[in-house]
Amino acid sequence: MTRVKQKSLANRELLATADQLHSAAIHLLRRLRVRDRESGIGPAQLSALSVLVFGGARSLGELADAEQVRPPTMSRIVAGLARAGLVRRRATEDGRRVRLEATAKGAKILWEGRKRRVQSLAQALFSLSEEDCQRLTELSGLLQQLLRKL
Amino acid sequence: MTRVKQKSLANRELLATADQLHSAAIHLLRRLRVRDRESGIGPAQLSALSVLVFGGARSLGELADAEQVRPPTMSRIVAGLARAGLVRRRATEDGRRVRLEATAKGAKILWEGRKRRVQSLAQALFSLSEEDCQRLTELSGLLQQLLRKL
DNA sequence: GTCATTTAGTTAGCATAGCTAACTATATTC
DNA sequence: GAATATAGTTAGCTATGCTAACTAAATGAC
Repeated sequence: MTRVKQKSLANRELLATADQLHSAAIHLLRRLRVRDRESGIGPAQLSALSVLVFGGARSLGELADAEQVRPPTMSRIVAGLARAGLVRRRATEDGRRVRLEATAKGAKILWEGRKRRVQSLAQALFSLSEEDCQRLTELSGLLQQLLRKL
Repeated sequence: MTRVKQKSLANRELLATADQLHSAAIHLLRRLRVRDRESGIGPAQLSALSVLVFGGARSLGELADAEQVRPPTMSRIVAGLARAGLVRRRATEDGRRVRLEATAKGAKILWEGRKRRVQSLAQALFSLSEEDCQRLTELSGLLQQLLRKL
């Protein structure tokens, strides 16, 4: 019971933190989105491509799950990527499934786009104090942990 | 010169941190987006409405700037919000400008949606250790600082 | 073995959101 | 008062999200 009371006291702060993280995530991506336009490829395509490049080849359904999107949506995203020559469809033993893999061109485009985005961010990081910067580096791993719980 | 050399050495780590933050932001929002659908209002409308509710009334152009979106895009977003009775257009002394303000209904919907999203996040935070939780709070403060530089 | 069911993807059709170009209406300037 | 500048809107394109309905392949019941 004490436990419950403690938690309920901490709750207010938790909500504030959650709110702050949420807002930070929104604004972070909104600023970076600008750089993405330079790649000439839409955000959903870019994100799906990044799963294939960094996470390796997989089926359409798996990709849809990874991107938290319905199969028809992913089907069209992949169609666009394939049309642009950034992704290849390969047959598997299971005739229903397709194996999606990034092409060399796809990987190249993704790396370039990622570099642009991350450079903007790194530049901002750079302007922080040495101390804050280190702290941010240490703490950014925590976000990954949080995501696994979500 | 030494300074430059030091920075260049730290650069690799900065890029990794930036990359991690970027990826975390994407996935965080993607998970939370699911909860947003319950509000029955699109993400762009929700976000614009939040500026008006939390940031106060302003013109369409200012709202477009805040949302990093072109005026025609914001014009349509606002049209949708107005149609749903969540936002009101008011005339100003300058006949060209409109003053946009959230209605009571708009504020209510926004609070409910925000609560849902933030609750999901807070729930995940809750399952972390007390210590990590505090670190995350610290992190979110640092992120606010970072955003101001971006 | 064949027929029903399940599973993987696609197609069709609708809504939201992003853009540029072109328009309207009001202010400002000379 | 006419030219220019500024604020929004309208029109029309693309990209992305969804559900419903379809095709094709695998699995299972018998």
